Order: sequence, then structure tokens, then C-alpha cells
Amino acid sequence: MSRAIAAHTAAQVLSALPYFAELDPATLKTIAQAATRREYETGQVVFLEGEPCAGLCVVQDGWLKVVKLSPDGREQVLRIVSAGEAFNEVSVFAVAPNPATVVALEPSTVWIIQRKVMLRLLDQHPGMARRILQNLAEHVLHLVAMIEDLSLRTVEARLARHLLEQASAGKLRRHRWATQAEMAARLGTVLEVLNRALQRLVAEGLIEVERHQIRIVDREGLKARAMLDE
Amino acid sequence: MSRAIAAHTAAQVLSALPYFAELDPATLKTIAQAATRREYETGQVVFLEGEPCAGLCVVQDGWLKVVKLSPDGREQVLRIVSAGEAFNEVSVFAVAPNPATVVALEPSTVWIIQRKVMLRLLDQHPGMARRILQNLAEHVLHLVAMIEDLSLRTVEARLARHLLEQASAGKLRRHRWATQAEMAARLGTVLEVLNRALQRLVAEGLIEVERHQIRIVDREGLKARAMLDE
DNA sequence: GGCCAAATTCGACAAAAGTCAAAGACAACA
DNA sequence: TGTTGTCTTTGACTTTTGTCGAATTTGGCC
Repeated sequence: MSRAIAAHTAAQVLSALPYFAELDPATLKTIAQAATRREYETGQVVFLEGEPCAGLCVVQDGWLKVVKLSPDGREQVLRIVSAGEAFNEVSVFAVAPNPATVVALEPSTVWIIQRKVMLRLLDQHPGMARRILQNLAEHVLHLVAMIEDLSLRTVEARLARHLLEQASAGKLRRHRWATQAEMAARLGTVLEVLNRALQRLVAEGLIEVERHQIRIVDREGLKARAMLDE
Repeated sequence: MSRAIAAHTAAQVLSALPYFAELDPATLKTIAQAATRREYETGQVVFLEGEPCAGLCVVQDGWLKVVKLSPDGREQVLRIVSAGEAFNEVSVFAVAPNPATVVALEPSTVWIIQRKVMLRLLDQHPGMARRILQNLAEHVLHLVAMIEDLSLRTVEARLARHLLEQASAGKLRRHRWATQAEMAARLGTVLEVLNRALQRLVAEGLIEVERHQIRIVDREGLKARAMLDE
């Protein structure tokens, strides 16, 4: 792809991001020219925890996961990121190395904007700050919910909550990469435990696990499960 | 206390907060006049999870805890706040009610700045955004560490990490309110489990629990404990 | 269709965490 | 100095979660 076309694509991708919504085309173009495009294969590591900050990452295509790894190979998924979203805000705005590892779940395309560029933008466009702050605050909300889940709820309750939250119109589509092992890593447990929890919900007629989706059969029943359990 | 003196105190307290470091005295005074002073007794609730946003809270004196409560009475401490720190940033910058409950651990004095005031300030003083962003990003870092702990480490490992982190010069002073029950709520477990973990570390000569402090005897040994365990 | 690799399911077991009840120790305070 | 309430410690027990190993199923691909 020629440099000009690349920059044009970048501008398109960036303009879709809430952060940059208010920027004029010229500024957008400048950022786009300073951004680097990267492609990743399924399973490829975008960056590792502890490495110096890579910059703000904006996803053009694909799906990625942000994870914490334990020495014995278990992983906790912090977040799943897809097209039109940004990640790694934290190491851009805090003075710290990457706090987590990022891995591509599918072939993905990512634009990387240098930390310096972001900080300069922030000074020049005060309106951006509000949007980024709001976004970060929502991120905090998400993490707090996760802590509450891990600390105060059983795996079954977490699963019920997760299903209720993710489902739209009573269904939850499963992507190719959304295996039970991935779901377990998201809920902070292991494959077998998650599997048994799923089966229990199925056995009680609360959900149905189908080919490429999970259907919520008894929403109220599920809600009860999400509340209950310690 | 007269209104003038109150405003003066408020200005002093606020100026010590990194957020407001760059503001000129006049602006500071304006904010101070718009701020409300509140006092809380030990155990008193500052606000409850789910209530509408109370505004940014700045601690003048005392200690408070930010907690999530479960229906069956367990609690998870998200954060401990003391003099010179702010809390409730999240519900100021996100469009959401208070995500957690805040309780005073000691008699405390807090200044509350309306959300609207903060948002206006943000527009008028772009430099503030950087500081608040950095602060929020560090908050995220802390929450991520907590998730890692809860998901991937045993209570004993969490305790070891906590001790290493909190101790200065090999000692960890215990405030009046720092009971084992509080420590347990901080580490996401219950009193008895925490107590046993403590005892094990004592029995192995890694720490010593004294009257008003905990001493780290074998830092390297503790580090090993903090890493190990699943 | 048949083969391979990955994903899921299952059972038996081990370990960690949580619960309950009760006894001791300690500190604040009258 | 005694008393009272809170904090800590302990033991026995239950529940939840995690581990291991092995079937079994599934889906993609030649």
C-alpha cells in the first residue's frame, strides 16, 4: 500500500474514534501521517507486559485481547478490543510501562500513535481531554465491576452476569475465537469450572448452548443466578 | 467557622492537590468558594453506591475507604484515601452514578466540588487534563494489579505483596482502623483466612506482628512468597 | 468420506477459601 | 481497676475452585 493511501485509511479509522471526533481534517491527516500501521496474525503478540509504552493503539480491523499472565500459564483477560476502539491509553497517560500483554485473537490491523503525539494533541485540543477522561473513567467502571465479580461472586454468578450483559435480543453470538477456554480466562477461572457452570445453567433450562451462539431462555432465572451466590 | 475562613482553608487544601497545582490563587479561591465542606464520624457513610454523583471529593483530614458491598455483608475495599487525596473522580468524568460506597475510617473532613464546576475548570485550564488523566491512569494501574491478585494469586501471595508494597523501611505502621478484618476486605478475603496466612508468615520467620506495626524480617523470603502460589 | 487438531465433556481428586462457633487477648473507658 | 466490647486466634467443617487424565465430540481440510 502506498504511503498516501495508508495515511488516508488511517485518517478514516481515526476519525471514527470518539477521541478524535472533533478534530478538523487537516489535524487528522497530520496524526494519520505520524501513525504506524501494523498487522498481526491470530495469536500474535502485539506487545508484552513490562515493555516500554508503544503508544496509543487504534484498531482498524480484527479482535484483540488485553491479558495478564501468571507464571504458571493461567491468564486473566482484562478486556477485548475490536475495530473502532483504542487500547493502551493507560501507558500513554501514566508514566509506566505497558501494564498488560496484548494478543491478536484474529488477523488484525492496528494503527499506533506515538505517546508524544498524543500528549501534544491533548495540549492543542482541550476538548479531547473530556472525551478521553470519560473513556478512561468508563474503563475504571469496567475494572471495578470485574473486581466485584472476582471478589464477591461465584463463577456461576459471574457467568450469568456475563451472559446477560453480552447478549442482545436474548442471544450471544460466538466468534470463532470465543472458546470456553477464552470465556473462562475472561471470568477469571479455568476451562473445566466454566464448563460445569455452563452445563448447570443448561440443565436448569436457563440457557441453551447452540452451534454459534448461546440463547437466553429464562432471563429472570438467569438474573436470580447473577445476584445469588454469596 | 466563618464563610471566609472556610474558603481560605478550602483553597489551602485544594492547592495541595496535584490536580490544582497550576491554578492561580484567584481561580483557586473561586473553586474554594463553590466547594462544600463536610465532616464525617468514624463509620459514617459519605455516599452509597448507586446514588447520583456527589462531585469531586477532596480529603482535608482523616481516612476513608472506597468499598463494594455484597448482599450477604462481605465487602471489598477498592481504595483507601487520606488527606491530600481526591476520590470519586470516576463518577465526575463518566456519565454514571457513584460506582462504590465510601465510608469514613476515622473522623474526616472532606470538600466537595460540584461536577459542573470541575467540567468547567477542565475546559478553562487544559493543563489540568494532563494531571487528571495521569491520576486516573494510575488508578487503572492499581485496579489492574488488584484483578491480577484476585484472579491469579492465593491469599498468602496477595498478603506478601501487600506487605512488601505498604512497608517503608521494613515496617508497616498500623492505624487504629487497620484491623485484620479491614486488611482482609482489602485483599478480597475474610478475617479467618487472612489471620491464618499472617500466622504462617510469622511461623516461617518472614514477618513479625507487633503492637502497632508489622515488621518485615526476611524481605527476600517474602518476595518468594509473593511470586509463588499458582 | 476420512483424518487431524482443537474443543468439549467427564470423573476423581486435591487444594484453597469460606463458615460457624467458641475461647482468649487486648484496649478503651467508666 | 474492673468491665465491656472489639479484635484475634483456633478447630472442625463445608463449599468452591482448581488439577489431572482421559474420553468424546466437533469442525476444518485434504
